[in-house]
Amino acid sequence: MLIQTNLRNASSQPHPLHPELPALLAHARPSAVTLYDPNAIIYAQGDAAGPLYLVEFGAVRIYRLTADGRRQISAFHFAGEVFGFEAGSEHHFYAESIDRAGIRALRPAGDDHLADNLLPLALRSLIRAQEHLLVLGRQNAQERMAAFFIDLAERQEAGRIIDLPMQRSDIADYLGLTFETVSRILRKLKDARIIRLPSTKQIEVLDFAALEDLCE
Amino acid sequence: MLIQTNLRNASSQPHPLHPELPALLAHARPSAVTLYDPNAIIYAQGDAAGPLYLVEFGAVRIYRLTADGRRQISAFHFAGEVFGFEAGSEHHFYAESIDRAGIRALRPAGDDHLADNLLPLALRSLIRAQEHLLVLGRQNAQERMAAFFIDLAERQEAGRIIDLPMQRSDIADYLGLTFETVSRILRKLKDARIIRLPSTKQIEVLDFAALEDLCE
DNA sequence: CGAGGCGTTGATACGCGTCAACCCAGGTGG
DNA sequence: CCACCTGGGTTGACGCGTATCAACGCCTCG
Repeated sequence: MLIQTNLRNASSQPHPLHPELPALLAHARPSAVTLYDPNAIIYAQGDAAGPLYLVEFGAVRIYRLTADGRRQISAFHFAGEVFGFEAGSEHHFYAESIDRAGIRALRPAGDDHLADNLLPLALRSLIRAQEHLLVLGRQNAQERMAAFFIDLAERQEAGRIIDLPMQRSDIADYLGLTFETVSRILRKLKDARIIRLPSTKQIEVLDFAALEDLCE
Repeated sequence: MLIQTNLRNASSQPHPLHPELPALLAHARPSAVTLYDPNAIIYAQGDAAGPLYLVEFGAVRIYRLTADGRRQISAFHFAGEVFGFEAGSEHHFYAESIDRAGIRALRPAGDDHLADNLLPLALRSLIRAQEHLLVLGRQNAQERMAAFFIDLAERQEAGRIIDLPMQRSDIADYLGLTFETVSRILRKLKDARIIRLPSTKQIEVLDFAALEDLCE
């Protein structure tokens, strides 16, 4: 269920973590924000690749499936972030909303300078993916969770409280674990007084230094 | 030990797997090929990022280290491939030659159109990295090895014989395994008559279909 | 001939996956 | 307003796959 709106919030004000956004928007055709219900498909693997997507609010997961149904989430995207890069004419991944999300499609304007502003964004995604390879290839469950929280804390610019809009199985599929293991590590970090769990959708970091030590 | 030469082989003839190379070279300043001995450092993490690098011949590994010395190889690069993309001013990874390798530095020519040709390359690297995330996050040792061989076979355009210029520990650090496990899986695939091992640096694929089944 | 690096193979340990039971919150309907 | 149901989350018992540790073989090079 999609609803078109004219909201202009996240994109209208420059954001410290996303300096190239204004330039990007300047070279994109104006377009409305599309509202997605939780767990709505934004595009599917095999779909024709078209516009890029800017998250105005909410959260998105990007993932692939193996033939037998195992899922790997390659990235989460939050407000101010752009996703939907493709190398060919088809999407290689699925994109779904996690919670209620507002997303603006970015299509090149006539001047065709959109690509100039894309490269830095694509490169940041590349570095992100490559760093995540280290996590998946060489870190244990506890280190993966710690690295995940540190990453979220930086991107949310939050204080001690980190929002977890996604459910446990999403975290598991992002970190290459099972949701049971995610739950157990949360308990372990809580018992070690490194975090608190005010609710299932939030964690409070009590000891940032310990968290950073954990991811090496 | 570096030696400058004027070789112009891989880059002078168009390559089916690397269609954008000629355009790329047209917008780069002419530069000689640098010869690297095996295991030579091309750039290190923290080095200032500068040119891109085109592999003329030989093989290169790109990797990161954790604080306690664990290594994750994020990519191998062979003749005709370009590496060295960075998002900021510093390299986030190490690049080393594996065998004796010839590498050409690509620096933008005056016309400044190099960036136009970079985006497709960067996007291909991104897709590659994201697909590797699925391997590291969700596949077991045997599936990882099978996926690795399929990937190499495609990139080498070889027949049944695949070259493995890198040593066992490199394969292990690329696939998130130990070199003992790599060795054991090789033996298992050999016992299953899926591959042969004519030498430690080559495998012969006897049953491609079986190999493809293995990686799902 | 000896030394050292790489690769293979075996024995054992352990981290995480699997399977199962249970809890809890939110939603629905009587 | 309460009973029930359902889906997400937690916890426990157990097993498997891969890491770890160790021994040994082979090849190259001094």
